[in-house]
Amino acid sequence: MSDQIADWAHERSTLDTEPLEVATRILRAAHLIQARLDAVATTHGLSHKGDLDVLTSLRRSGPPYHQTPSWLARGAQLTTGGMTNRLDRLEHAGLVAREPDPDDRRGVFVCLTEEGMRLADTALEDSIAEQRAVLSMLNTNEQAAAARILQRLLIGLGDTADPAAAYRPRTS
Amino acid sequence: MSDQIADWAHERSTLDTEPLEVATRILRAAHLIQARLDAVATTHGLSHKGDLDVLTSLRRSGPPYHQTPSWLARGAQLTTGGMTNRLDRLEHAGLVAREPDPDDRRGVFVCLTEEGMRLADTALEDSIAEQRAVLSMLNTNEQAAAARILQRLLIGLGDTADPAAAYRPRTS
DNA sequence: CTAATATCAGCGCTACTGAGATCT
DNA sequence: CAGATCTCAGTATCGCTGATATTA
Repeated sequence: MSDQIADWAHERSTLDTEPLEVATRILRAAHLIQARLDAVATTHGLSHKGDLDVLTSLRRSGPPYHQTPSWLARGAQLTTGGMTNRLDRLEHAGLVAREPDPDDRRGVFVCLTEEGMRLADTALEDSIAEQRAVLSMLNTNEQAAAARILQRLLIGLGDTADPAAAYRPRTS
Repeated sequence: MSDQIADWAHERSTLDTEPLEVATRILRAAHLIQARLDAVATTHGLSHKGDLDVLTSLRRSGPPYHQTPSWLARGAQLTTGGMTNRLDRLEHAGLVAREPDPDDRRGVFVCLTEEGMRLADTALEDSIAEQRAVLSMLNTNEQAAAARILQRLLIGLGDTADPAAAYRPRTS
């Protein structure tokens, strides 16, 4: 099946080696997929890898295209401090703007600027194309199975921003 | 199915949103799995995240438990320069030793020390337990399907250290 | 008062790049 | 000479932690 597993099974045959496969392959695949998506971001002038994710998150969140830093941080699996850094860069680049939340004076809304919206739209299409290219390596059944299994895995891992929950944490 | 996808489908309904799911879920899952494995490494006194991977790679490679930096770099998806940094730390910690390759005076063998071997053994068992805990969130069929699908995906992604090829690049 | 939000400064980790030395 | 191996110095990125101000 796999030389890696086989070698290790030979080395420590008393251990059940089968569970090793899935976790390590997820890590490897993530590494390779991330590299492709980073290349897309670079194409659109975003030298900082995670910045595009913020723009596309805002774009996907729908009108009025603004969210709080905390909400964005959860979606990006970052601390709010880390998100502050990203937002500083994006604001400085004129792609997002910070506006006060009228209902909670502690809060801030991060809004897409016109330029940010344009960039999000074009870059997101490229990003989707890239992801489709990755997925084209699997047939339709495999894609569906992978989507379902990964969702179950994410729930089990306690993903706080799991697709099934990510888009309905407190809205303000 | 998923609020994230549904929201986006509503935003840009002309785009086929289905491929979005798998890639993003792989990235999320990888993030959460990596955090768990980093915690295992920390338990064993390895503050630097990737260092344990080097020890376990050497352990799994079997007798005589030595490999070249290039080989290790490929397995870790790193440049050789990055691997040099890891090896410096591990050598300083007394967990590996560098020895000249008698057959190629450009080359170096990275060897597990006794202490490195001990640590690799104990930490690897914990790491496997952790990975098994992750996998326990899936049933047997799902585990098998995930392993197969991910391997196909890795091959498609051109994983240079794919399990099917990683353990038979040049031996010296 | 406790909890939540956002920011900021300081810190540490990580890996990459490009150059160079050595050797095949 | 081209190509491979490894190392090194310099650089950049990135996110976290902990403290702070503000507000609920």
